[in-house]
Formats: sequence, C-alpha cells, structure tokens
Amino acid sequence: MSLRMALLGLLAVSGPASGYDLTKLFEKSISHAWHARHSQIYPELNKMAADGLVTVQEEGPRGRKGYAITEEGSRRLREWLVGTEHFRPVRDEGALRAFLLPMLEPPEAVALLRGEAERYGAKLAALEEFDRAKAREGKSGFGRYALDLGIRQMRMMRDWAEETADRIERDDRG
Amino acid sequence: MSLRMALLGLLAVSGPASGYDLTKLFEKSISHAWHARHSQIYPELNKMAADGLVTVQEEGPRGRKGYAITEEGSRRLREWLVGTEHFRPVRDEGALRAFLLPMLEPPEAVALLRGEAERYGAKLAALEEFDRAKAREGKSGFGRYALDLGIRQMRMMRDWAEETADRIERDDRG
DNA sequence: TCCTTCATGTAACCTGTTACATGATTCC
DNA sequence: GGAATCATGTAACAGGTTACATGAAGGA
Repeated sequence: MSLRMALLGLLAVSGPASGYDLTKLFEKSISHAWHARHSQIYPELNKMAADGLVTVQEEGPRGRKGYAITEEGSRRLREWLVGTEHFRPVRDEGALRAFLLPMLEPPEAVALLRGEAERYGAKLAALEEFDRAKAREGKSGFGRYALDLGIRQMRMMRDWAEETADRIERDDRG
Repeated sequence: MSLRMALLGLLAVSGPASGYDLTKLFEKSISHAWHARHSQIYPELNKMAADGLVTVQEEGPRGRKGYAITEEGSRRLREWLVGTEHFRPVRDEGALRAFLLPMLEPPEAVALLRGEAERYGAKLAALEEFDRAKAREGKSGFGRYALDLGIRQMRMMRDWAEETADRIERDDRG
C-alpha cells in the first residue's frame, strides 16, 4: 500500500509523469522516507491503472507512458493518510544491532558506535544542506515536514551512538 | 539475515530455547527493535540447524525442540555485528506520511499529528516504565542500549508531531 | 471432562531485490 | 557510427503476513 501511496503523492505534486520520471523522483525527493526501484514501480503503475487510480494520459516516444492521478486515486490517497490503521511492526536493523551490542568486547562496540556516529553525522549534514538549498530556492516545500523529521532522526541517532560509546568506555574503565 | 541474527542473539543471552520460547522472547524483549511471528521463526530455525548455526539439544514433551547456539553460530553473529555493510534502503511509513501531509487541509493535518503525538507519548511512557522495571530488578540489561534508543526515538517522534502541528496551525492562521 | 496453554508446522499470497532483456532516441 | 540516456519490462528468489491445521499436556 505504501508504494502506491508514494506514487500517488508524487503524481499529485508533480503532475503527469512516466514510470521513468517517477523512479528518478523517488530518488530525488523521498529517498529519505521510502525507497523503490523501477522493477517494482512499473508493474505497480500497471496495476494502479487497472484499479483506476491513475490513467495513461499521453504516449510519448520510446513507448513512454505519461500517467496522471485520477479523482479516485486522489480520494484514496487522502483516505489512507487520515485512516488510523498505521501500526506496522517495527523492523529496525539499527535497533537490533544496538540490542546485540553487549555481545562484543567493549573496545569493539565503541569502535562500531564511533563509526556509526560518523555516518549518521554525514547524512545529517547532507539533509541539512538539502534543506538550505530548498529554502534558497523558496520552494513551497512539499517535503518540508518529512525533511525536518529526517534531520531530527539523524541527529538523534548520531547523538545516541556517540553517547553510548562514551558510556561503554566509562563502564569499561570504571 | 536480521531474523537469523536476532534469533542467535536471543539464544546466546537466554541459553537453550524452543521456537515457542523464542516467539515469546521476541515479543517480550526485542519487540521495539524487530518483529517476527512463529510462522517465520519455526522454518528459520530449521534452516539454521541445517546450516549448523544452532543444534537441537533436547527434545521435550509435545514435540518440543530445545535449540542451542553453536560455536559457528556465535562466530557468525559477531561477524555480522562488526561487518560494515549495513546500509539498508529506508522504508519508513511515518516519514512517508509526513511527506504527504500537505495533501490534507491544515485542520485535518493538525488533528492527525495530535493523535500521533499522543500515541508516541503512550509508547514512550511504556518504554520508560519498562526501563524502570529493569533497573529495579537490577538486571544486567542486555537490551539496555536498544531500550535507550527506543526511548529517544519515541520522544523525538512525539516532539516532531507536536511541533509540526503547532507550526501548521501558526502558518494557517498567519 | 473441558479449557487453556504448549508446541510445531504448511500454503497462498504480497512486497521487494537482483539480474536479465530489449529497444528507441539523442547527442557528439 | 557509437555512446549515453530514455524507457519499459520479466523471472527467480528472499523475506514476511495471514490463515489454516493439528495435536499433546496440564490444570480446573
């Protein structure tokens, strides 16, 4: 369902687009929220067309198909957003690794955490730069709230990794 | 791979256990990090036994099989933890919904966010209580770092939802 | 005796990944 | 003419969910 909704959302914001366009848009605009490849996007668009959520509005060169969101698609998207059934089972590899951390020797765990802190810091910097670029362009900022969330997430993870490394070092020495 | 590692981790901490035990342990100890059902756990344990990561150590009543982690299993777990290839594609429904939020009328979006903030607050309270209970028992706290991470996550999400709701209300009025 | 809990499994289906496959257009 | 990019797809497999299926043991 989420993939469908992401595609409908992108079509709603960007206007008509092909599977190819949507694949790139995914990468460019919501890669920090949801990920999908063309091999999943193309079949999904065909199913969505069969279900009346999108229509093929125009056919271009090289077999290009320009999809547009329908009334029905727009209605479904809104319904899904407002709907309250959004408890999905947690599956967070970072948290799982955190859980298993005590299996390692303290110095190993500390090294691991310092490395992760660095990677989270790098992603944080990238998102902050993206945010600044958007602000400069004065974009209406469709992804503004999600970007803010992404920044908070990266900051939280970086701080957790750093502070947990400190804590393990302290406990190891003390 | 993650499910395997979670099972190996639980076996390492708890000692020998059956698929049934592990299903409950999953629920009880790492539900905020990883989720799995018995229908996935039983076949996985069989495959892991075939791969030599666990062994059936004892057979009890009602066809119960007590699994124990092997040397090889322990080695593989440690290897996986230290290995650096842990970039998995983001797939975060909360963030996706955040991205799509501007599709709604401001009052709708605000109501949605207030509701989410409340649910995150409730989960935060539950994790904090769990943490206090563990501290009281004086447990060595295998899941200590993961629990700390979970608490930070819930707090971050709650604050984001609350502050984004405030922001949308301000923008709507101003 | 009956209910609950213990205990293990399978089958159909959905979501997503990796790799393979093909061909048109445009730009140099 | 050749390379890059545009453009769409399929097949095999891995991971996960839902529902179905079965039966033994223990406690009231």
